[in-house]
Amino acid sequence: MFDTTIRYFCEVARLGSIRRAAESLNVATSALSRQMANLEATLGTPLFERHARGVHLTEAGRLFHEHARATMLDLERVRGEIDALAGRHRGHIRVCTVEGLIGDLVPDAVADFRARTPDVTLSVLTDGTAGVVRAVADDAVDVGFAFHPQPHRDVEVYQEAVQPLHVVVAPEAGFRLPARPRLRDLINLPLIIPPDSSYGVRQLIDGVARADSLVLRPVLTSDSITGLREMAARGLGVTLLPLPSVHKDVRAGRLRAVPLADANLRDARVGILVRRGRILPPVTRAFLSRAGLLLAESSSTPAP
DNA sequence: AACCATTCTGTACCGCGAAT
DNA sequence: ATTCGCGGTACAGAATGGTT
Repeated sequence: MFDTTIRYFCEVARLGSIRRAAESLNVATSALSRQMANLEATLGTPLFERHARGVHLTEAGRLFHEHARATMLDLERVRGEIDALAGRHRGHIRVCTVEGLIGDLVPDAVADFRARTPDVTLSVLTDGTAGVVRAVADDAVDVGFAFHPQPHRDVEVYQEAVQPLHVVVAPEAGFRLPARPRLRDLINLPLIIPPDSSYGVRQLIDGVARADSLVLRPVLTSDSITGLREMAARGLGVTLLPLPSVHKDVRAGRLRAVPLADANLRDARVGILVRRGRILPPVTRAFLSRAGLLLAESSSTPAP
C-alpha cells in the first residue's frame, strides 16, 4: 500500500524503537530499518538519532512526523469519502471523554450512532478535561467530550450546551443547604472535589473561589467522578457535579442535587471538541451530528 | 575494572511474487 | 526468463546494565 512507509515511520516515531515498531507492525526489524533508511535517503537527511536503547526524532524527523500524521489523517478522510461515494459507511472513530459523561451522553451517542451505522467501530477513552483537550489537539482522538474545556489554539468547540454545576449530597446526611446555594455557602461544609485544575469541575470551582476570595479546604479529593459521587452518597460530604453525572442516583433518591446560583457555575458548559482546521471523515461528521443533537437535548437549561 | 548477558540497529544474502 | 521491490533469516557490532 502507498502509505506503508509513512505508517511505518509514524509507528517508529511513536514507540521510539525500530524493534518495538517492527513487532507492533508485524514485520522484521531489518525490513523496518531498511524502510527508514530508504526514507532518510530519499529526503536526504536523518530523521532519527540512533541509540543503543532506541531511536529519537531529529529536528527534521519532528517536522516530517507532523506532515506524516496529517497525511495519515487526510488519507483516512479520503478513504471515508470514497466509501461514502460507494454508499458504504465504514471506519473507526476515536473518542475521549471526561468520566462524568461516560455514564450517559457518550454511550447514548455511541448506541444511537451504532444503530444507524453498524460497520463503524469506536474506541472510547476517559481522561480529565485537560487530557481530553490535549488528546484532541494532538490528533490522538477524533472527538472529545469535556466539561468546561479551556480554550486551546488547536481545538474547536463543535457544539456546547449549558450544564449547570449542582451541589450533590446524600438526602439523609443532614447537611443544611440554602434554597439557592452559592459556593460561599458550602465553604464550611466537608467538600469532596477533584484534586486539581486539570479537571473541568475543579477549574470552575477554583475560578469562582478566586473571584469571591474563598479558600477551599476539601476534606476528600478524588480523580474519579464515581469516587466523588459514592463518597457523597455515603454522607461523607458534599460534592459538586453536573447533573448528568448523578441523575440516575438522584432519580433513585440516593442523592439530592441542587443547582448552584453562582453565575459562572450556573452557566457551566459541556463541549464536544474537534481538532481545529481538520477536515473530518464523513462517518466522524455523522457521529458529531448525532452526538450534538443528544447534547442539545440533554442540556437542562437553555443558554442565555 | 573486567566480564557477561541483553538489547538494539545495520548489513549481507536469499526467497517470493508481481511486473515486464 | 529477467528484473525489481519487499521482507525474512542470520550474523556482526555497539551500548547498556548487572555481577563479581
